Amino acid sequence: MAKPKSKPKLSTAAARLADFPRPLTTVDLAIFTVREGALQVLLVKRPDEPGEPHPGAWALPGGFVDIGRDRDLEACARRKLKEKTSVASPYLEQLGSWGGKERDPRGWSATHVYFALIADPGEPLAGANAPAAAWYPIAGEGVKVKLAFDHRELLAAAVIRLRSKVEYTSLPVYLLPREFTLTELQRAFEIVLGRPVEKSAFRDRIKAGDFLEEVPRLRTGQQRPAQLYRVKKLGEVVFFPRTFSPRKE
Amino acid sequence: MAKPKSKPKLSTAAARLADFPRPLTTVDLAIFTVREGALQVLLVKRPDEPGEPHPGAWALPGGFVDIGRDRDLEACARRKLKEKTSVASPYLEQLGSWGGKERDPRGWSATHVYFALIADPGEPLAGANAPAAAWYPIAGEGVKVKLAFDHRELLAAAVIRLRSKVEYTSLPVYLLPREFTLTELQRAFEIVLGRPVEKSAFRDRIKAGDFLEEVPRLRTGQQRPAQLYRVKKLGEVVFFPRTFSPRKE
DNA sequence: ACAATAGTGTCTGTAAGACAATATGAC
DNA sequence: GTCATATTGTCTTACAGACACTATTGT
Repeated sequence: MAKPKSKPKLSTAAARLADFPRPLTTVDLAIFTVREGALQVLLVKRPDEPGEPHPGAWALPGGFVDIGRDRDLEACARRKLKEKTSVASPYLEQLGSWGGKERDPRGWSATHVYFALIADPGEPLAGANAPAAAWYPIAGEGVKVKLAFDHRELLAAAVIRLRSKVEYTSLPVYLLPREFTLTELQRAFEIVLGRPVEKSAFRDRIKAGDFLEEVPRLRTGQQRPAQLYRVKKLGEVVFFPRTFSPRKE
Repeated sequence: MAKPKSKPKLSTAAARLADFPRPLTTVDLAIFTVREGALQVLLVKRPDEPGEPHPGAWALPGGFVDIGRDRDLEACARRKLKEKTSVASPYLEQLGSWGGKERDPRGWSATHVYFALIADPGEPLAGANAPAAAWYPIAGEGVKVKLAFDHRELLAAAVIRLRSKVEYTSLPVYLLPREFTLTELQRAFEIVLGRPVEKSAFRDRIKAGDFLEEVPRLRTGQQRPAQLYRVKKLGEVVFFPRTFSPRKE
């Protein structure tokens, strides 16, 4: 077992490590829900303090990774989600990462972006020391307000990914409360996709997916009551064998 | 507009920035090709020097982001791809990022993982000062050798993503040389998916996708010559309306 | 002619698209 | 009963799965 690794130069690993200045590292979140008949995303106002980039601008919630508190990236994302919504999301997925010289005036930075789906929690809880937060409806692939950093791009990617996955997965169940009717679920699909969905095909598809169970309760209103359902296993996502409407185009 | 954020402490932006030690930041690559009838991935040997983690172990090619040279993460990935293969990949996609306290003994680290598809370039070019590199066939969701860091997990994610996308996209064209026959393309699909694909359905699907064009040349052999094709627009990826074989399971 | 692979055709099954029909509770 | 919505059914279409058939070259 010869170990011919005798290089008494300064090219040790430690020396080479020091050669690489480290980028700033953050985690950002695109938190979606369905509110008031629209797909909406949670935004926070950037602090208005000296030295802060984009003071007062709206941005995706997020912030620096705290290597003392965050065991890993997902834990960091969950922590920030909790801070912003006080709600544990049943669905959290990594979207990707964006990094570069230009995206933050404070220097080369990389952000790890997650997207979460939650049931409408009502007005954004102005958490204890949380900054101002608000729900914004998605229009096209973004929101009407200008966003800080490259968050317009991050949000667009999140919206595209969400729409794309909704074509062939059961994701929208996590935009609704624990219990819902099939019609409400269909509405959630339609709201995200931005187009109507065939009722009969929709129901066949959901039933075939076999991821919902009836709860012994009905939603009553001015008309025939509807069966309430809920997902069997929280967090589960079912893939459908085809996308919705491969129509001509 | 009351702004009760009067905390004349050292909580300026600059001070807060300093509060966050920065994680190590790297980019890793899963570079796939089809060689010798198998899906293979390019691995490199970790340096055998003192202080280097996992000396001599196989790993995905990658390394630290160089914030002086790399304009952004993708540029960094392309640079490393070029260094390892001297080949410009027609297909490079971000897979995701992994970060945490435990994955690198040198400290809290985050890696941005890309995967690339290239045509078989032959034996890995032992680049000038490049470390030893080798193609390893994929078995299951990984390779037979032990990998450094959490690269086993990263590779598994890459393989899963590749297989999944091959079910409903034209990705395998980028595992082949510029020109190929439909049978060769079908073989590439089968090799990645690990199961046979119906010839007739396959050809219908490819033709319907309309992303290939005939080149005025035939592949000759011991039998009936076959038409050669190539992708119309390099880098283009077509999504099929259904996945392959939604068979019973 | 024969081997071997290229390429096409035919039949079937599944699930979506379109749209109609029926069911049920509030009033 | 009427209204409004829930739920089911019927018919058509698109495309994959299975498998057979035809085409074209080298030998």
